[in-house]
Amino acid sequence: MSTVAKAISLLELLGGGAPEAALADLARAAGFDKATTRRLLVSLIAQGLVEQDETTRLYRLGAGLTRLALMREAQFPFLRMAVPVVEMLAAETGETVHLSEYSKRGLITVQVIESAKANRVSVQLGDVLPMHATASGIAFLAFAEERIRQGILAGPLPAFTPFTIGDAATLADHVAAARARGHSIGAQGFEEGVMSVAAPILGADGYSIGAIAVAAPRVRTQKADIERLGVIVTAAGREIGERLFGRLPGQKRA
Amino acid sequence: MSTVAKAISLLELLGGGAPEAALADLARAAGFDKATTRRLLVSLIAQGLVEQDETTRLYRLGAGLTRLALMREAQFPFLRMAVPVVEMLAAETGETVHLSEYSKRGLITVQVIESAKANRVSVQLGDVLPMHATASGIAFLAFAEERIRQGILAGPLPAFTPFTIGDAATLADHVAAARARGHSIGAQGFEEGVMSVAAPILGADGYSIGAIAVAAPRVRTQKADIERLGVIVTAAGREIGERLFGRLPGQKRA
DNA sequence: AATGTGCATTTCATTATTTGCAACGGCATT
DNA sequence: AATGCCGTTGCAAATAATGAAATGCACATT
Repeated sequence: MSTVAKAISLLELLGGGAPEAALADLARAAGFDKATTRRLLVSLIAQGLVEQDETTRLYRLGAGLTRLALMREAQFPFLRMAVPVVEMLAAETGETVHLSEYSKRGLITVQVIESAKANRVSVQLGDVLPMHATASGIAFLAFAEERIRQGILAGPLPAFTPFTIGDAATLADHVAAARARGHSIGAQGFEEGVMSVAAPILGADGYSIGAIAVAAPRVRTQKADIERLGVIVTAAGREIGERLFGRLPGQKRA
Repeated sequence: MSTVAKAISLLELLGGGAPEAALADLARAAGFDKATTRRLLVSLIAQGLVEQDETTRLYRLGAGLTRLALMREAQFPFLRMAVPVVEMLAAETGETVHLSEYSKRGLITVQVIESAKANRVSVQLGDVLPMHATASGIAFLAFAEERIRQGILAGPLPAFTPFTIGDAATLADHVAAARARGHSIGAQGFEEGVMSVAAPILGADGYSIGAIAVAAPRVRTQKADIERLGVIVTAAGREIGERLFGRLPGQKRA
């Protein structure tokens, strides 16, 4: 395990649990020696990615992370382009809408607008969605680079509910169906009682870079609703791609 | 130089220049060997902090950074609490307003609302503001922990304009005046022709954690304007602190 | 006040990772 | 065909990371 991997796993731990963590707890959770853990944290602090409370000695994520994320957004304005579309979709459907972006680890939820209804689906910002168990993931895979799709089909497919797709063949079928349809339909694969409809967001090269999804409680989703949502979600996904890269296919990021 | 410091310096380089960079350019800019640079990048890619274009082989910042920043925001909702106040202040003043957060390297600009006027001040999101040369920095220092203030006074004070405060004694005077007033007044210390008024945002322990500032072209700022702005900026800064930590002093982050 | 416990921090010899050189193969230009 | 540039890989040398143990600190208990 490389040193940078260790350092970043500490960031993940700091981000995952309580807002602040003690050295001993971090070391235990990460499986590193206390001394090692501390030296990694010191390095991260010097770079502004971690902060330490002067008095309690507790560690927390630092503002340097916000800075890096803002610099990225300045270079590739995914949120700036997508947010208005997500808002429109949320207003049009009245259900929870979430937006995600591809990362090595899965689809990262980068924006959520929750339905105003009492019975609604809740997704956490920053959550990583598994490719095989969510509508977003399947919509993504349907238009993803071959290499990525194969990687998921070949890898493990852990079950999150009794409805999670567990074998590669079925998953491949769902992906193919989503590709034909232009959007995917997720039925309780990640969370019970939740139906989702998702569409890919395509990059300049025509391959997926993310997904947009509408999620609603199962009780509120009739077949006709699903079909109606499918159409407008697909349009929303395409709209985001066009805002990001222009209407001309094959064009590169500015 | 620790390995993590090297890796993070690559992230800074990727964020600083063009949206995408080639290996050779990165290695040259960072001063690392080509092989070293590549291995660091591979580690960062495995963690999702960097992405590589499959065909062009160019590197760019990855979505994992957004994820970490979102997790931080979930733990410490600085933007969520501050943005409405910034918006109100922008509406009330009609000038550019920007919000910054303390980091080891300086004050990080985390939100900006630009004035609608044609002649307006422009600040970049993610920019790092020098403590000694900006109204925000001096407002921050006025209520910062003693150790941080001393560090700045002892350190170098590079000049950005002919108006930048260059010696520690003058800087200390300005900081003391800001402390007495509750807000700072910046006169072209960072950019010529720009006047700013800034107030600190105080943490649970009463020390600064950031700053909020109004920036306007010098031609539009009479003495009376400055005084008026000072009052409302100070109130905005206090409002943000209260939203974050509640009105009770000495209370810790949830 | 003294003792004990749990924590963060520092030290240092050992270990293992990181490093940089150099060589290779691909690709485009000359 | 030759040249130059780039990304990638192998390998011995150099350096940074490691973990056990010691130290110091603060707080709680006796």
